[in-house]
Amino acid sequence: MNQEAIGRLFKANNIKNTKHRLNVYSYLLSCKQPVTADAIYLDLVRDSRNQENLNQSTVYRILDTFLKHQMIVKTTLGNDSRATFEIKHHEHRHHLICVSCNQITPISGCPLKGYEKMLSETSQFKILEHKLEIFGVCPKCQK
Amino acid sequence: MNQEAIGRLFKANNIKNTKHRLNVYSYLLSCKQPVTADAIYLDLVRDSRNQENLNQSTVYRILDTFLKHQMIVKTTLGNDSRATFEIKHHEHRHHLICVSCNQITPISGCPLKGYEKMLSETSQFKILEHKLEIFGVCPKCQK
DNA sequence: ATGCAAATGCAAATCACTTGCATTTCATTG
DNA sequence: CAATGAAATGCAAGTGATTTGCATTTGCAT
Repeated sequence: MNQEAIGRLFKANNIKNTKHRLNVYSYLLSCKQPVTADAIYLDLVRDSRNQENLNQSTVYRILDTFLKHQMIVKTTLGNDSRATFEIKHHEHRHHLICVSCNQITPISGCPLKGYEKMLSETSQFKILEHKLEIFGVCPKCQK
Repeated sequence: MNQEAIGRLFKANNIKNTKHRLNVYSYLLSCKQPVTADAIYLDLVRDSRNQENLNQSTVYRILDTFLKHQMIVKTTLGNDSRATFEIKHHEHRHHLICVSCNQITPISGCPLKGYEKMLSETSQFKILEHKLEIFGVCPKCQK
């Protein structure tokens, strides 16, 4: 996804196309796993292309905006007190997290397809979504 | 579970039997859903039986002790930034969260029993645990 | 180019929790 | 049953993540 495409996405969501927003969105696109607001901030200020100053609050506000427009997903993983963010992909996914090296592996397929239907009948809740994370030790770390 | 039984539980875990610990543990026993440290604190100080002063840090420290001894479970639910705590039941549980009124309902049974075994074979991960939360609208809020 | 709402920078505030330290309490021992 | 020492608590200050108020800057529709 290039700069223009991102600009069009912003326009489609009716939010202004600013350089910080572009940088944050591009950065998120480049991430293969969820990242913290702090990581985004630090990597962007470190980045030479981004000479102009960027503020932590700006990052938080940008993430809030993206969230409001459902362009990204926010999660709190494991016992970490910080939230993590990632681009919202169409296909809904779960992750397998290695408790030793923190590597995150996406899992294909969702084991809860049939279950939610059943649950909505027994609980009378209208089920909207779910969050599932699985923790374990990856092959490398088992050695 | 009465006061003596709780006292025995403390002794079994080799921790001192103090009135605050007793109050916190009893309170958790009485809760049908996970509660925040703040809720525990506020309810206990409001409680007339608990004339003596109780401090927020004491609550946090007591919860830490219970956690260390695996007497309770800690989770961060939904988008709330606060952790919640509940008595550790033998059977592992998940929760159904109403996105409208935030009420939390425990679900009995876990839909991932067989799945994890399969996943450990296909992924080569050694699966340790998982976190599952389901979001929806409760019967009351649907009206 | 211009105007104005929206976005940003900065500093201070807030929220959930943690820590240091002086004091109190519990439970073992004499 | 009192003494004793370790563990628990109260209080106040500290921390880390996130939010907010407000003055200034920027994007974009005119």
